[in-house]
Amino acid sequence: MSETELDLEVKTPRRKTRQNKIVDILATKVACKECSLHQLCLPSSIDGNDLEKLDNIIERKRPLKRNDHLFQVGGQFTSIYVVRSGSLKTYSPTVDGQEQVTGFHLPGELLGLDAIGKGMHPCAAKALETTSVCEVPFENLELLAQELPTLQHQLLRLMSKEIFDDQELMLLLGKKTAEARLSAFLLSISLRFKQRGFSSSEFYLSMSRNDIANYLGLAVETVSRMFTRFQEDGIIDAERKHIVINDREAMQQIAGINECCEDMTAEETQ
Amino acid sequence: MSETELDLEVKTPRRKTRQNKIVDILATKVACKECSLHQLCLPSSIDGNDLEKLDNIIERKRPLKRNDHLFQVGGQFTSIYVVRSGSLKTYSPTVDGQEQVTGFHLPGELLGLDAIGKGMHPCAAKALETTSVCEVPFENLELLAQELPTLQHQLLRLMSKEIFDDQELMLLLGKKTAEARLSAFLLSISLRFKQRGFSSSEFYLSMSRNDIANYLGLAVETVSRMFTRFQEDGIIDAERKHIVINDREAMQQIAGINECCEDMTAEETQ
DNA sequence: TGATTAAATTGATAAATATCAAGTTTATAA
DNA sequence: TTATAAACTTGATATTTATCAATTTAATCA
Repeated sequence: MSETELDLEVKTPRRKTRQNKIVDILATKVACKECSLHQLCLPSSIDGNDLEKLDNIIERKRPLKRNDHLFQVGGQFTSIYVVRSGSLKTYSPTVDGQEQVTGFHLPGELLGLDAIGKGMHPCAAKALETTSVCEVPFENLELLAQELPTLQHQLLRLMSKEIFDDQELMLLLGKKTAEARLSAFLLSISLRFKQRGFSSSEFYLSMSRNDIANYLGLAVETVSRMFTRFQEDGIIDAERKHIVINDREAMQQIAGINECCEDMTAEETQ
Repeated sequence: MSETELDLEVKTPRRKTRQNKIVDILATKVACKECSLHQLCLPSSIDGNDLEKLDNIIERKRPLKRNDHLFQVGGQFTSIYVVRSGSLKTYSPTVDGQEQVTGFHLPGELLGLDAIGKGMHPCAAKALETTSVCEVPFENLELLAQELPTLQHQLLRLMSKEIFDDQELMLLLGKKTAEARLSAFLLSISLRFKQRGFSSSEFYLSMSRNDIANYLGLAVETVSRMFTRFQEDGIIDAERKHIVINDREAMQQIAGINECCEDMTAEETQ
């Protein structure tokens, strides 16, 4: 029940009409130029005609249910994916049969870029909630990029951004204390919501505490305790997955984020 | 003294002639097709004529001395760089005026891919020893990629590999214990040497314990103790920067690396 | 709906790692 | 070369975090 609300909250920046149940099905017919996320994945300078060409190669898959896989480890790479709504996690298997969470993917973010090199997916992608994605067959994209310089440029830019983001996260994981990690994580999520036009001070986390802990290299109990501590200190309100950030500066202090870096990432969207 | 030997050891997979002192100066004149690393940065299917075009846009900088910067944080992005010989570290500044090491770069590896998106370098790059690099002006590269499909493809592949590698490192940093991190780190370095035709069981680390500790999110003392422990257990010999890996399986065990993943990365080169 | 399972929290204890403080070795420069 | 500085190592202690165990709360399903 509240999960459904969560979905809606996160799905579209502004929802004018009442499309609650059928929005996902309708979404499968929406073209690139109408996609509210298109400035995140397309060159802004691309013109109508070229946009149509791009639109033609994109397949809109039907929505994934929670825990459905978008792709599995070792699966053949054919396409990259853009999250339209919902969210996913990517993870790799480890020796002891555990999973190691490698990332979370919000609307407008790409998946599969790490698979181009080897032609197969080095990690699996699983939906954290009801999620819809666009599928972009890579061969077609490459061919199209060959004839559209701005598309080639945008592709390289997006891949660069992915590299940049990964390095940001390495900085995050390199941090020593548990509270610095969790704080940096929450600020990162907050920023990504902001870039998508959602509130940066109040949002729902679609991933479990377990996933967060795994991702941050901590024990679940530690993550839980940190949430409690942040609340006691009044810098956040957290009721399960619903998070309100009260004191962003305090969090930045804890995370050890320098304003320079923060400003840079704030202007990430174009 | 031994530093010079280190350089030579690492510099060329097979050195036929005695070029010891002048090798770096000579290197500045070597063309792409003669570069022993070219299969790492160029499409193997590129033909002689095209190779020349690529060769024309590449500038060979004169060698960096130890501690020289290749670029600084916030510096304007114009080119990507390929390490020809030597090595560098990249790092970002943190709030408290410290540096956070984000990566090490060995011969054949690229630098600057994370700067394309924003047009400026999010981290600084500093030579760990005498180091020479090729500079590839990005605008020219993009234009050339526009007319050479295989080059575009290779560029995308390389960027994908960078993303993949970063995620591998995130796995590394996500590991909980100090010994798992250090072991995974050494195995990663070992593998990268192997891919470049050097010994994977014996090599010199060009970075300090401090850099390693910083990179792995550990205290220097802890790293030092882990080196000692690994030696006591006989799985490595370490005399300062000179490392011999005696028991690779034990290290993989400690690092928690699954063979699957290891096999995959082993075939990374091409 | 209630029963069952999963997720999250909290507490107590053990283990790992950071920190502080020397001391040693190696590198650098006068 | 010797003097000085830097890098590395080692030990003792304090802090942090993981682990184990129990409980509470929320989610799922018959």
